Amino acid sequence: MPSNLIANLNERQLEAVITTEGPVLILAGAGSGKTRVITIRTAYLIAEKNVRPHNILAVTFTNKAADEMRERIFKLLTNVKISSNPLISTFHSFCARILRREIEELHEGYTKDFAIYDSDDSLRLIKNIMKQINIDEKTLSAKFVQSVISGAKNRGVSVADHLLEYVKTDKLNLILRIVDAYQNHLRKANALDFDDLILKTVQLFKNNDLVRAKYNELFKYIMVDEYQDTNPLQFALIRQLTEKHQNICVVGDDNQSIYAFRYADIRNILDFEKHFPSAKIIKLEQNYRSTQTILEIAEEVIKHNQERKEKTLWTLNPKGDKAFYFNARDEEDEARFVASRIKEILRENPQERIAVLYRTNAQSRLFEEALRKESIKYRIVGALSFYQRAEIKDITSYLKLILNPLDDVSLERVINNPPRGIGDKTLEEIRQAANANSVSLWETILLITEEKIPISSKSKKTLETLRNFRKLIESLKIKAKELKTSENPVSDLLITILRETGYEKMLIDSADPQDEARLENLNELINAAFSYDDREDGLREFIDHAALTSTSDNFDELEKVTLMTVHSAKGLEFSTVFLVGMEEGIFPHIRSVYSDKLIEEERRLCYVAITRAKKHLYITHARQRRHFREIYANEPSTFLKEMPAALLEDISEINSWLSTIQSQKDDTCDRRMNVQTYDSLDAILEFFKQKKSSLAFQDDKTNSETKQDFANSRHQTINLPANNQLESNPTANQFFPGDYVIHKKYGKGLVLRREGTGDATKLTINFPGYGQKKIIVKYADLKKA
DNA sequence: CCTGGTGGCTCTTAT
DNA sequence: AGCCACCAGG
Ligand SMILES: Nc1ncnc2c1ncn2[C@@H]1O[C@H](COP(=O)(O)OP(=O)(O)OP(=O)(O)O)[C@@H](O)[C@H]1O
Repeated sequence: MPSNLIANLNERQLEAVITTEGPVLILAGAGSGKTRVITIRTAYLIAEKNVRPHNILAVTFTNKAADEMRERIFKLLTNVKISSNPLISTFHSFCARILRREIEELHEGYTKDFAIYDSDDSLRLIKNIMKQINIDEKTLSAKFVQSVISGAKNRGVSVADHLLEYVKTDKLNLILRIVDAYQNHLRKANALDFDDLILKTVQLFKNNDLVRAKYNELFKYIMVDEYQDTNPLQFALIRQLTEKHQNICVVGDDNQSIYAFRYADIRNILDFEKHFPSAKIIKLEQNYRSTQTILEIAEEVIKHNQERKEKTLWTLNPKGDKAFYFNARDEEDEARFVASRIKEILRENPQERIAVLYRTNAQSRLFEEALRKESIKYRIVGALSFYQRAEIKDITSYLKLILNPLDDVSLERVINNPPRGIGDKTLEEIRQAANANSVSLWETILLITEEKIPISSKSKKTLETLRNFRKLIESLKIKAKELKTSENPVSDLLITILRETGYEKMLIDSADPQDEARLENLNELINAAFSYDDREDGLREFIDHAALTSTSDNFDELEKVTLMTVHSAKGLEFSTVFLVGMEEGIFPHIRSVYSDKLIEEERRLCYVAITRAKKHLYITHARQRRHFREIYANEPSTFLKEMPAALLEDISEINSWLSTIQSQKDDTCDRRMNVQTYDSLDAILEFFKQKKSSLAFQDDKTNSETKQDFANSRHQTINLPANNQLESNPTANQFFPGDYVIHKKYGKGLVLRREGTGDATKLTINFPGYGQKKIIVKYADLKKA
C-alpha cells in the first residue's frame, strides 16, 4: 500500500530498502539515514513484500534504540493490517528469549527457569570465589578477572587463549582456577551471566541442527543496526541464524565504532564481505541531520585518526551557526551556564530537543542540580540505572530467589537485608557447609534448619533466625503461587515482599533522608510491575526486563532535555547538543590517554557526540575542576584543539583558552601549543604522580606546618586567599591553577598547581614544548597571558 | 556474634 | 560517590 513509504528516500537508500534478498552491507557516515533505511526496509518487507512480520528480526544495540525503532516501524505501518509483530531486540534480549524456550536442549543441566546475572551479580560471585580460595584483591582484582571472562566469551576463544593472545598476566593458572569455579557456580545456580546469554545460544545452535534450522526458518529476514559495534561472538550468532536464507542486512559506520571495550571488532565489517561474498555493498553519503558547520567540525576532528577509511559525507543543509564555545571558571560554572542557556532556548522554543552529553556518568550530578535549580525538567539516561539501584536490586533479588532457590548470589544479597541477625560469620559457615556438601546455600539452610547439618556452638538463636528466614521465603513462594491466578500477580507479589520482609518498614523508620527517595523508587518499581500483571509469564518477563534493561521506565520520555553519556546517545539526534567537560583527562578519558588505539576510539566517540546535533552545538570546558577532593586544572581536550577555531564562537565570560590562542596567532609559543599535545599530556600525567606524593605528604602527621601550608594552598585555588602574607605580596597573588601565564623563556604555559605562600609561592606550570616546570613566582618574571 | 559508624581507596564507556 | 576493612559497643 503505502507508496509514500519509499517516497522520501534517495537513490541509494531506495536501493538498500528494496534489495530485500541476499546479504547487504550498508556503510555510511553519521546521519545518512542508516537507521531510517532499516526501519523503512522492515515496513517495506511487511507492506510490499508480504513477509509475515514475525519472520523479521531487527537487532539494535540498546533497548532504547529497539524501542525507538519499534515505534517508528509501527508508525509507518499504521494503515497496514498486521497479524504478528516483527521482533526488534538487542542481542542479549533476543538470546534470553531463545534460551527461555530451548536451553534444555543444551543438556548442560540448565532449566528454563535460569536466572540472569547482571554485571554486579557476576562481580559479586567472582569476589566470593576469590575470598573462598584466599586471593587478595590486591594481587588480582575481581574486576580484572571479570573482564578476562567477558573477553574470552565475547571473542569466542578459551580463557587460556584469550589470556595468551590479549592480556599480559603472570597469573594465568590462578585466573583459570577462578574462572573454572565461576562457571561451575553459575551452572549449579542455574544462572547465566550476560555474555553467557549469547554464548550459550551460539553453542546451542552449533550443537543442535534442529534448533538452528527452526530459527533459521523463523527469522527469514534479519537486520542489524550499528554493526560496527558487534563482537566476534555476535557475528557467529549472525552467521548461524542466516545459514539458510542469507537475507541479512547490516548497517554501520566504522567511524562510530566505540565499543572496543566490549570486544566489538571492526574486522566484523571486513569479515562480513568474506563470509558473504555475494554481499551487496551500499554507501550512503548524504547527511540529512546536521548543518554544514557541525559536519565540518566533526570531520575535522575525525580526520586526525590514522586508522580510518576515507569517506565522503556531504549535506544540502544550510551552513548554520558556528558552534558556541564556553570556557567556564569551574565545573559549577559550567553547569550553571548550560542550565541557563537551556532555559533561554526553551523559552524561545519549548519544543526544542536538547541533550547534555558527557563522557562519564559521574559528570551528570552537577548538571542535574543546575537544571533543578532552574526548574527545568529533564530526563536522565544512566548506567546507574534504575534497576541497578541498591533498593531495587534488593527487592528483585527476593523475586529471583523465589523463582530460583539455587540462586546463591540473590540469596546472599537478601539473607540479612533488612538486618535479621545473620551476619558474616554465620553466612560464612553456611557457605562452608554448602561447599562441603556441594549444594546451594538455600538447600544448606534447609538442611541446617532440619538439623541434618550441625551448626557450630551456641546455635540456638542462630538456628531460630535461620528458621524464620526459611519460613519467610517459603511463605513468599506460596504467595507467589496463589497470586499467579489473581489479577495482579507481579505487582501484588512485590507489595507482599516489601511488607513481609520488613524492608518497607526499615525505610519508613529510617532517619536517613535518602530513604524517602528509595521508597519512591520502590513505588516506581511497583508501577513498572503493573504492566506485567496481565502477561502470560509476567513475573519471569518482569525479572528479565529488570536484568536486561538499563533505562528506567520513567514516563518522562516527553521531557525535552536529556542528560546522558555519549555512548548512550549513539544513534539519537537532537536539535541542540551540549558537549561538556571537553578537557584532557576527562574527554579523552585519563585511562585512554596512554595509547594511540584508545585515543582513536575516544576520538570516534567525540565524532559521535558532535554528529548528534542537528542545528546547534555547544562545547564547554572548565578552567579548573574538583575531582576527588582536590581542585586542579585541566588542559583543554585534544579534540577541542583539533576543531577549527574559525567555526567556534567564543561566548565565555572569562578570558578563555580560545581567546588566548587566537590573540596570539602569530606568537611562536602558540604554534607549539597546537602540535605539542602529547608533550603536555606527559606533563599532566607527571602532575598526577606528584599529586599522589603530595597527598602522602599530607598524611604525615609529624609535619603539621607543611600540612598547614598545603591546606592553605589548596584553599587558595578555590577562593582568593584570606592570608595576610599573600595580600602584602601582589605578585604571588596573581596566579592560580587554570591561569595561563607568559614566561620570558618558555613562553605561554598553564598553571597546574600552586604551593607555598608569600615569597615562597611555587607554581607548577606546563609549558608546551618544554614540559612541566616548577617556578618560584618571586624570581620569575611572570605575566598573565 | 551482630551492627553501625568511620576512614581509606578508587574511580569509563553498557547489555 | 560507593565499596571495603576495621573497630567500638551492644
Ligand atoms: N532521504 C531522506 N530525506 C529526508 N530526511 C532523511 C532522509 N534520510 C534520512 N533522513 C533523516 O536524517 C536523520 C538521520 O537519519 P538516521 O538516524 O537514520 O541516520 P543514521 O545514519 O542512522 O545516523 P547515525 O549513524 O548517526 O546513527 C533522521 O532525522 C532522518 O529522518
